[in-house]
Amino acid sequence: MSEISKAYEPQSVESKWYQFWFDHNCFTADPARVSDTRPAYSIVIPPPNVTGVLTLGHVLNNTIQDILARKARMDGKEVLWLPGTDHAGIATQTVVERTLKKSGEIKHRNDLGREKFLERVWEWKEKHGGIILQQLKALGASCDWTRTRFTMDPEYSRCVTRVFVDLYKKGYIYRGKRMVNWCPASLTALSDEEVIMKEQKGALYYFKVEVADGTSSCSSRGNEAPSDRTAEMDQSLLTSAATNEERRTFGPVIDHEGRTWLTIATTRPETIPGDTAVAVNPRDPRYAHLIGKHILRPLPAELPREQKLIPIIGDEHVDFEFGTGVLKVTPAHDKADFEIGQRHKLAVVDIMNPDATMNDLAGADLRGLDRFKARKVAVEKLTELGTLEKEEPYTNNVGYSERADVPIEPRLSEQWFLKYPSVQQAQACVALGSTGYQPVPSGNLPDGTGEASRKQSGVASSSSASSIPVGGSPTGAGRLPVPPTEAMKFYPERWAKVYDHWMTGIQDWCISRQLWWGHRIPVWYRRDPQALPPGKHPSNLDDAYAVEIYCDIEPSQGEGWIQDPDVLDTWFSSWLWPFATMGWPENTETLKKFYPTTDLVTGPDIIFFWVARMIMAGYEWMGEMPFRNVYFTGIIRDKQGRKMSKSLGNSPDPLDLINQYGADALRFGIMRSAPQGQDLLFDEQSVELGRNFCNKLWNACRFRQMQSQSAPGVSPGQGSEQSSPAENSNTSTRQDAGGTLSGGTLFEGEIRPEFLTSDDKWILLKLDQAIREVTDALNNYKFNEAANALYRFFWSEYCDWYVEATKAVLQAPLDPKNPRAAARRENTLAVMDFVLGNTLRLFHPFLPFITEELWQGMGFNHDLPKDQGGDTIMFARWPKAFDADFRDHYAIDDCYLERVENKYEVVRVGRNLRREARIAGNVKLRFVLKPLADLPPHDIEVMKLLLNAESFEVNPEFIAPKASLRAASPLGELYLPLEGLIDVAAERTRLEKEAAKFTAEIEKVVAKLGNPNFTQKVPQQVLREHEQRLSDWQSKLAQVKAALDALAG
RNA sequence: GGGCGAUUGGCGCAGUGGUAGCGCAGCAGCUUUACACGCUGUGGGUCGGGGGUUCGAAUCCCUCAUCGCCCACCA
Repeated sequence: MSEISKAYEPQSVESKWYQFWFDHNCFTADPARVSDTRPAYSIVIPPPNVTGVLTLGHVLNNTIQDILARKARMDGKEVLWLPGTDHAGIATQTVVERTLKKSGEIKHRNDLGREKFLERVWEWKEKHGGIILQQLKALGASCDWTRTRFTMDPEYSRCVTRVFVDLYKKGYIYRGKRMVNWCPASLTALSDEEVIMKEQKGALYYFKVEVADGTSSCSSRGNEAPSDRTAEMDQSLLTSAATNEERRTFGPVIDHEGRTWLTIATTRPETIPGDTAVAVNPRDPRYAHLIGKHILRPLPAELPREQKLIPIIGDEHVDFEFGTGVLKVTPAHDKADFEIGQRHKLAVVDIMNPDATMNDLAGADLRGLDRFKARKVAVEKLTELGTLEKEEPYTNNVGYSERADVPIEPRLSEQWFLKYPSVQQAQACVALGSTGYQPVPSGNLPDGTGEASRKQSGVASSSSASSIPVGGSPTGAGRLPVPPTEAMKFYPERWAKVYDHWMTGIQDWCISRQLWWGHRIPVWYRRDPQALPPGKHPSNLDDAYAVEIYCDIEPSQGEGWIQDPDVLDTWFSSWLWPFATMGWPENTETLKKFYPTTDLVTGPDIIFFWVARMIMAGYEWMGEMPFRNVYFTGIIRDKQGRKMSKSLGNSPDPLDLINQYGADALRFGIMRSAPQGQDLLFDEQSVELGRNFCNKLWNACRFRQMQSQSAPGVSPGQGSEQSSPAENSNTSTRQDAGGTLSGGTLFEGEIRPEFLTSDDKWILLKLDQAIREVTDALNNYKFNEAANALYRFFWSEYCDWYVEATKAVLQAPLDPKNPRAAARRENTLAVMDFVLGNTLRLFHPFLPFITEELWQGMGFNHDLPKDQGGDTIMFARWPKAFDADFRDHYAIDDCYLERVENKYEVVRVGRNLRREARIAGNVKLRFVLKPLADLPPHDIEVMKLLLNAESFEVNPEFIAPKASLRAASPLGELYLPLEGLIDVAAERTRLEKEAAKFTAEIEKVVAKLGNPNFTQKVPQQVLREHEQRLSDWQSKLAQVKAALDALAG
């Protein structure tokens, strides 16, 4: 028999078994196997970016998915875990462009041109893409790799096109010139979700402008002067709030020359050249009378006076508590200002280039400058002009491009927008905590008067009919609310609220991106060549030139049609993931069997980006929710609570951790410390803990293995089992790996009830409890609870107590004349095998590699049907809690819990005595127990062993010599006779301390029991527990008092 | 401004009405024939403050404080 290494070496085990599973098609899902008796379980991976590398976040997320998938397989389900990657538009394009620039090949992607550049991205994708999928394999992810999908696969792309066309024809998609979030670094529009607000320290600049009676031609229409009534009302308003001294300091100021001046506060003085009005609140008595007049815009300074005139308008949007109560209105560069501009029909003057440098309209001073440089120059200019009044430090929130990490620029541009479909169904299907089901009103049609229909009716849209996709038609008004049984559940539940809130205030989605890498928008335009200025080839489409629009699945082949240059937002493809990966729009077997998917596991940070949109897409095209349960993980942070990030360098490489500790260790460490939905502060120590745990498991099995090898004359009946032909594939792999378990020496012998010790029954009860706890925890997605239950059961209960206790049986000398001893030994091994076999299965979802190694290495797979653990632990049956028959047959009763734990308590008390006497653990001692009742010889043997005692005497008549240590225990008084070696004073102090503690506990319980309110109202169960507790403490106190007396006497 | 989390021994965290737990770190001892990635023992917490409900509160309610996140956003 080859030696088993003392420590578990994951490196030599993991890749071997992954390959084994892969070769045996353990991961592949077959819809044909789905049946009433073999239910389907499915999960789609949140597709990582194709450029991505594995992070701890992925580890957490995918370990959970793997646990769910492996557990489902053991439950006998047909499991589909569908993997793949996302093309990640901006991220990938940026990475490739940067690489090409670095190599000096290009300065800009324009150097290559669209076609060539895309070729290079594909090349790069083929070469480097999907590294992360390889890394997931190292983690043990049991995905069906034969179904790996990519969001730009040809079939997938066809789905995206189909969906776009479908939505366009239904009127959900429209094109419009709107304020969008513009990223000046990536030179593309972004959706609202891609903008993150950051607090930024800047300044609030106060500058004054002169009021002038301008021409009335450009004044805004119909702003009446405030009536007397309003003026009065506002006067009172002002006085009531007039405690604010400062506000009085603002207001129109008339200088000695009789000119009126207004002061304006702004954070963006560089946009002054784009101002086309100043606004005041019409209810603001300070300014209302000025509405309709004009002011002189200070910049660009070189303009003639008449071109500087902009109107003073009244708009309710203006908050007269803020700043000076006068707002400069820059419709081209601020979302709110744009809306004001719309209301008052103001001119829109765009003073910036796409890269956020200032253009000619910004004037001579600012032209060509970057926006932040321009801000400084504008301030200098205002100072020069003598109009800057003050500058105060100011902190405000600025929108940043999530990806490029630069402030976004609100910008007016022509983009494609989507009015979300199936909003109400999607909103209604998520169970909202205790409030339960929210019925929905009737259907969700885009309103017929909206921009969408106007745009479309104005163009000669091709009428070629596209087939309507599978699934329900969303345009059917009055669709029924989703019945409660089909509610989707969020874990933790609180995310349902967040989801609901977002769905309530949902805004149209800007889906076009000015990028190359992505799904090209399936829209073609035919332009009127006459309308195009000579030499101009607009990169961005402009309504003025387009006369016809064609949108369909098949590209337009006609003369003069040009395809829209933009691509779609990455999430416009990701939101189809649950069904586009399964063969939609065909109604495939896969879709029929595996959709809706069972669980989705993802981070709450993409609840809007992805989860909400997938739910809407699910209803729109499948007529059904995409998942039954959504589990939101926490976010992994570093020890200081900061998010993991590349720039901080605080993100450990999971592959390093796997190499160092093993994938199982990483999985277990992470799972043990990640409570449901709470953020997780990562500490490498948790992985160390995982490794230690694997090692413990390894050695516990090694111990079992050694029993078969070491005991002479053992296993008369098992020889044949041992030599039973091992399965060919296993045998070879097993022998190849050095230092791993070898030889299927294990038999799972029959457990004979008549030979079960109390310890055996105790561990079986504990196993039963662990099975229930772990199963329960997993059913409720409480992975850390499951991991903790496993840890406690295996380490504390099985290893620390049970295995140690069995040594009383296993180390007993084997006497040929006493066959009973041998039978007891066999029986103990059979119990161990039973417990270990169950334990390995309970552990498998968490620790797939080591459990497979032990399962096959120790021969647990022998004699099992091939599809139920015979081939691999992956398909072994999930352990079931014991039923009544099992308990009856083995005479397992809950009373063994207390009985055995009392015995272990005596051991603890004895170990304490040893320490009190300061006697090293390796010195054999004589203990005496004065029992309260008769004790079985086995129990005595166990106590002796666990106390490392020279002898353990049970003597009801024992009269302790004066020089003894004594302590109370549940089974009677325990003595450590020390023949005059003890320090009487110290011992007295210790006993008095004990007595005080017991007395205090007794007082607490007595007080409770003495309270009639308590005894009358409390449940019987609790009352009995308290009474029991009282008598336990009293018994202990009596023993300690006796000890004190003996010491005195 | 609105919403949501968190606050428990030195550190990181479990624990949703019934004797405060785990891991790490600390201390003392141990080459006890599975494991030093181990074993045994041990110190350390009035569960953020205050109030309330209850026979009983870390746990339920109210309130305050601190930290964090999300949404909205006033130049």
